[in-house]
Amino acid sequence: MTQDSSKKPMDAIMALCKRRGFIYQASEIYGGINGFWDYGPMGAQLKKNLRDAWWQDMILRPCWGRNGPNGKPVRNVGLETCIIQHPKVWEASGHLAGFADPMRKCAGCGHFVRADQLWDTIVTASEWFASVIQEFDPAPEGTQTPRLNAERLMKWARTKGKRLAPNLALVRNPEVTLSWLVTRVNGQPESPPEIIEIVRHLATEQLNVTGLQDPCPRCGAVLGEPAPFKLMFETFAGLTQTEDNKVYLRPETAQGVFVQFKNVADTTRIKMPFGIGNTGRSFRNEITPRNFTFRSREFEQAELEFFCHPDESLDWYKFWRDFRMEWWKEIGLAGENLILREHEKDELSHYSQGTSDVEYRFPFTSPGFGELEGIAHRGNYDLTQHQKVSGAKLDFFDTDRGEILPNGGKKGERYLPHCIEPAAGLDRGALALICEGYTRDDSRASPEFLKLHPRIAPVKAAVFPLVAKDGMPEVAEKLHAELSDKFWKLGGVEMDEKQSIGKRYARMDEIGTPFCITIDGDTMAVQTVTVRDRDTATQQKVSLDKVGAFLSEKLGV
RNA sequence: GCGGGUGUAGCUCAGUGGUAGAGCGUCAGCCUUCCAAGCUGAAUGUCGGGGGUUCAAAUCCCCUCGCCCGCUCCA
Repeated sequence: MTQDSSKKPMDAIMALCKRRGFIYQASEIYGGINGFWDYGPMGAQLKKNLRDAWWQDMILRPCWGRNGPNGKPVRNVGLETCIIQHPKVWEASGHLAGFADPMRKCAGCGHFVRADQLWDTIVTASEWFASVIQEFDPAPEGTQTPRLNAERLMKWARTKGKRLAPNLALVRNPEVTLSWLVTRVNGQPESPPEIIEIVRHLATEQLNVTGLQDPCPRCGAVLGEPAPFKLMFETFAGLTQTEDNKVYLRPETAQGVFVQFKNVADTTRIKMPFGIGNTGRSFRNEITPRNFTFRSREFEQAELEFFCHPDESLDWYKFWRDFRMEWWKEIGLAGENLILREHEKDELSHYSQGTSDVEYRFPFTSPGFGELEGIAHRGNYDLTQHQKVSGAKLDFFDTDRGEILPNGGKKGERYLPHCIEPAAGLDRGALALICEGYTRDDSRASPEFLKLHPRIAPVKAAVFPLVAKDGMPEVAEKLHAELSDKFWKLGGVEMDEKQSIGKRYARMDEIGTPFCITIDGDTMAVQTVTVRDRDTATQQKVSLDKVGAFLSEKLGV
């Protein structure tokens, strides 16, 4: 039973991350830079362990060697693609269009509105619009447009309007604003204004100077001109910073995989179904980077694009969804703070037959959850798009399918594979593991500690001489050398003889070291050491010459 | 982007116009036979940054940056 993460103070977790070298603010001595974080020595190792665990369990030995829904071992290969791709990649994927919606900024309250959804938003979601529309008299028989009632509008402007739409022209200067509107209505009785035109009038004070204006759905102030809202980072490949040389930092690693799908299929003898995994940095100009490292502008993803025959795709989708959930549990997020959430139909992309999120209840999202990984059924959307935009043929000739030929072989089938995409956020994963592991127990001598899974812990073990005399440091030194030789590839093995034993335990508890090995009087007499367990603070005796084997077993190697 | 809060040592924070502090941590020495123990000593500050007011600014004013919370946004 894990502790509810909402009870964990985020401040204390952030302080520990800084204090013990897990996470630092990027460019801190310059005042920091919004949306960017660095990892200290402990954090770098933790994140590497997480990335390695993913690579091992997804690429080197997919799904711990278990079979997929087709009854055969899961086959995945690795790939490493560039952060900067040909600009057309983002055109094909839809990011260029989708990431650059024209937005209009409100001059009054700073609110951003999507230009193409402005009127929809005003009619359905604007509080002041909902209020002011009631001040019109009902539309006369046979017409759509409600009738203007200047008196009621004037009253609204002086009462409710002041509260709901303080920056609306009608509220700021009702006489002038209304006079323009009345002039319009009376001037062209044969074509009464539609509702949109009326509302634009309400937002316009100096019609002859500015023309009709559009109001902010929130405060009524005049909206600025539509401007592209760029969520992709741009830079230039080439010395001249011209439009021709403009390139983008990738907002996701997946597209690199789709673009190289054909090469991988053609050059590795791998057979359908199979996955291609890619880890690496991605960049998004988040509107509001917040919540520590949760929403960073530079972040790392671990994505698998799993390709299969369309007929099998739903089975694979379910398989990956369930396995990824199991995987996060295995490395330490077992408990109520982790959920698998299947997207509702209306949340799905038009091409998707299913998407699930693995979500963690972070202290700062609690009682809600934040996304750790999304598992999406992408159909053949991406390959279709790249095929269309690049002109390359990306379909796959599957020799395991088709009718059986007289010679016993199969005829084969050509198709555009479907893709299941489990896409994990490594920084979010690292943060979740730290939050989940963070524990405070005031009854302990070392109240704060990180319950990290041994596979994830940056330091695997520490060796202490109980006291720095009587030959203990020498024995400890020797044991430390032996254990380092054996386990250095997994992470640190530390040795510490300074200060009291309690402080040394406490330090190791805070960085989540699962085992501390103490050389004591018994070591000198009967060749045993004391192994202390981080989570329970209990101790057990182990033979000096069995410590390596003991740790091997505990660390699962 | 708006609103609220906040920023002083590695961490937590005190310091409201007059010599920059405490606790913890860190480091060194002594002591110490299992849990941040004790003793002695030491190091560590652009008081987030810039400008202004003042004889004098961590403190007052303006601008700016970061972080946290609530909105908003989240392809």
